[in-house]
Amino acid sequence: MLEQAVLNLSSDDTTLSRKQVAMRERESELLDIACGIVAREGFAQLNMDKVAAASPYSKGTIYNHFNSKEDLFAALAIQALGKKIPLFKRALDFEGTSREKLIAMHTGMHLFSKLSPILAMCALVSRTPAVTEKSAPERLEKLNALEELVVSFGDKFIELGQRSGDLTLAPGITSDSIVFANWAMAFGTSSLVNNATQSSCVSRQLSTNIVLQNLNFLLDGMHWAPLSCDFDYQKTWERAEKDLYGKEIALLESQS
Amino acid sequence: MLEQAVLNLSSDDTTLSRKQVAMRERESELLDIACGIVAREGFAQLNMDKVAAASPYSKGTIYNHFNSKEDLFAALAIQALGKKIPLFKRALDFEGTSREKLIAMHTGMHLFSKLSPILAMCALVSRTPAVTEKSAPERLEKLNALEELVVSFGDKFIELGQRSGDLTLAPGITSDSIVFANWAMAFGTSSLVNNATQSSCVSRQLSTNIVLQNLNFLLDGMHWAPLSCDFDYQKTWERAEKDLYGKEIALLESQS
DNA sequence: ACCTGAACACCGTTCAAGT
DNA sequence: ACCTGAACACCGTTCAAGT
Repeated sequence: MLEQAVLNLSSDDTTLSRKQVAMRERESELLDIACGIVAREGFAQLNMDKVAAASPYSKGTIYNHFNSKEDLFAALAIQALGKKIPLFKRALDFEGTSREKLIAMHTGMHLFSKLSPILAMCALVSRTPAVTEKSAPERLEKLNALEELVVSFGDKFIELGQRSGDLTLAPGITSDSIVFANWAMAFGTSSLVNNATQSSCVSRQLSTNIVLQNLNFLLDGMHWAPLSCDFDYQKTWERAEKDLYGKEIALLESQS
Repeated sequence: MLEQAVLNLSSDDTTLSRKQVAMRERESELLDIACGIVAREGFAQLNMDKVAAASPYSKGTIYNHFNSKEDLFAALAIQALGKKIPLFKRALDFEGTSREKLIAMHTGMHLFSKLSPILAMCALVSRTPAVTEKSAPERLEKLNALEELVVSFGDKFIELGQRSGDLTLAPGITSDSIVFANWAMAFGTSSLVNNATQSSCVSRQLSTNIVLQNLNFLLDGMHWAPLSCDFDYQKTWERAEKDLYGKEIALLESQS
């Protein structure tokens, strides 16, 4: 219910006026246009004129949706999260141990950042002062609400781990600690893999599954059983790609 | 020697023309001015006019130093790294095991981000597409060279770990993997602690040493002895604050 | 050779007029 | 009530003139 409210996917869409629905559709249309411009010309080349010109609407209407350029970035970050969450959820039903489910979730996130690199980048950029200082407070609230939702999903993986006995929280460690550590590792790995490719310690490892490697360090450190020395999580990763995200993989391959 | 070249701290400063020295001094003067504006008004309020107005120089001269606003951010990131590296180095001589030295280094990084939050933020912002797309290639090269230097220091901690027998690299794990995992974790933790404070899983833990906690997960996962269950690394952290970074701590406390 | 600041250009943002 | 796009304003960037 929280989720429905946050995602605005509730079935009482019918109670929304036609205008509100149209508004939302147009917003996502504009976001797609913005993404296209970034894809073709880069982040630095995105501006509101181009968005307006590439859309059937005028500048004024654009500003009816986003009260600044930064607000547009925050909206893109929200769209990114909205697309990530369903991938996230799928991993809960992945066949395997609790740790395998969690790894499958990270597989999904990684796939997302390969499938929608621009949206994924927006999620990172939205945690940047220029954006947080200038986008609409309501927008940031929504972004935070969505992130809370992601955290609450993270909690579910941890519950599964605890219930199955695969994970025991050491004294002083809370569910929040575990979620945050996963988030921080995923965020850091993703930021650096995307924006620090010139660094030797990144480029020399491009062939290895760097995300899984970092994740295994982390989960081993949490004593989340089975440990990576006793289990082939690379297989889990590949299985998740095939079983959970086959459609997304096919899309990726059709693009290249 | 690599380091001297990169940091431009070589003793043949005397061979540099007076002009070059003046240029470098003025650049750091301008960077300090920019930091001051950000501190007082925020990132979004920084512009080149204000930098010029707050300095004894004209806009044209500012553009003699930085060929775009983004280039100025990259320069700030370089300044940040230049200030971090000495803190980094100090940790190599910290009294304790190899893991304690590494933790002490993270203590230093964390202190730096508390002592110079704006510079630390610039280091994060510099890994953002707007900046990488628009700053001068030579500037980015220098940034990368400095980061290589940091990586090479990271390697030294790992060498110490291996030589002492505290750390054994599992098959398929390289020194780069370990450095990258540390970097990613530090980067992610720092980004989120600074820019996602509204999130419940961050805010609920503000009282705990979240950086050390994440680091302990990671290092335990690497089997870097002694493990956190056998050793009180919070004490190490506090000892590093006192013994290695006492001066910086004093500065912090005098500010608040 | 370098510095200056007026001028320019781009683009974010607004708003009076239109529908 | 909402859309439009011309107008405005801010600010990044340049360059002719000055020293």
